[in-house]
Amino acid sequence: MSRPRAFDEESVLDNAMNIFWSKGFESTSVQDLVNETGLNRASMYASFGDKKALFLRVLDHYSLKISTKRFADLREIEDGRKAIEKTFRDTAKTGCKEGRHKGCLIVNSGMELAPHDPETAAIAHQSFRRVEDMFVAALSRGIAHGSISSDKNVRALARFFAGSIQGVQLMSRRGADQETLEDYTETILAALN
Amino acid sequence: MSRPRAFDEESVLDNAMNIFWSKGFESTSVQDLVNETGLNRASMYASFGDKKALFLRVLDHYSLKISTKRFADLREIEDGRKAIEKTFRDTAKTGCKEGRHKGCLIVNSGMELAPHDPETAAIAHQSFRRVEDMFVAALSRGIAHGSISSDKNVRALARFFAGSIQGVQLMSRRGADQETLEDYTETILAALN
DNA sequence: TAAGTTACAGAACACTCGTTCCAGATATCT
DNA sequence: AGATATCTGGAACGAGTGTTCTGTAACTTA
Repeated sequence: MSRPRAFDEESVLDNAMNIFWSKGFESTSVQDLVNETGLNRASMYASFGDKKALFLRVLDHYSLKISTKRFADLREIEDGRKAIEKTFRDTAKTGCKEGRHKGCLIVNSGMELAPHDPETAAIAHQSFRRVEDMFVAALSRGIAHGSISSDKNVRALARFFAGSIQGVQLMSRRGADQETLEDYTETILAALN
Repeated sequence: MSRPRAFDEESVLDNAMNIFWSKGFESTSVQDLVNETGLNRASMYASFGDKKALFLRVLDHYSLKISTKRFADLREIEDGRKAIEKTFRDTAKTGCKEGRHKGCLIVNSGMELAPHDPETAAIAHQSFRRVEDMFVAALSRGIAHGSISSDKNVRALARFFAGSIQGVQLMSRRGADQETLEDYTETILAALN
């Protein structure tokens, strides 16, 4: 009946995500999005609504595609202690790769927008809760496995790890040097002892 | 010889600081600054240069006025352990006060601008180092005082605390609830045991 | 009191912002 | 092939951006 779309929504979201991730919401112009996605302005507004709506779609996309992958080990590695250790070390290592300095899109967006934008605040809050719960599960597995002492306050420790991994992402966005980041993460992990 | 200024530079910087602190660099317009400071556009450009130059002046102002005060206890309380504990608990408590959600201007600015602006990156980096060194000093006092075990890696622990206090400020800007923030800070402080 | 210097007030600038609109191209279905 | 639907390219919009300019007011010094 009608002309089909000439673009792949997935790859448009990927490209849009990368700009927002790198520059933040306000500093990313619609022109930037047009240039980077190759998508026409009109098509963009027709398919995604305005800039803010596209941004929220991108946050969701990030959550499904990037966040899920970043925390795959945390969920899947059987020994909870190893799961937590690998998660932190990988996050720190990735954050140090030159030229990145992007941190986590949701953490960045929460810092930039949460105080004045309830929608973003809700997404950031919910994301934090999900991460917190993943740490709870990993800690429980570690205790069951015997690699983590059972006299820990699991909820408090999970909140500590959830907060701390945001800290790691904050520092890697700010461009902290590798040595500092390593000292930071290793001391975080010492909370498991 | 000439007409004297009708404004107080200190209070202009205070007001400008509060807007930048609340909204960030990009989201703060020159019009916002004019409205809030009461200062005329022309006077503003004559006295401070452009928006970016004013912003850098504001970062410096913040550093001298707010940051210094925030870390006064950390430097001054004789028992290093108590100094660290009070610093974290006060920061968490302040961050929870309703209506604030501002976090730390330098942390916020580092997140927003550091990846694309070397000047801000340098300021954020230097600020981190100063805080790190303050924690080194406090830890040393605590060890000398006997309230902190002497078998600690002081530098690594200082980096951990410096990173973690950024994490506290990040979470309070994002509007984390008090209970989460308390669990977070108390677990951080457990690193002193 | 008059001259000289500087701050002030606000209009005006060029530009970019997010958004909308419209003509034309391009595909599918009958 | 023809009708139809929707996507595409690009111009255009008004509002807002950071910045500059011009004329006037205000104060100090001679």
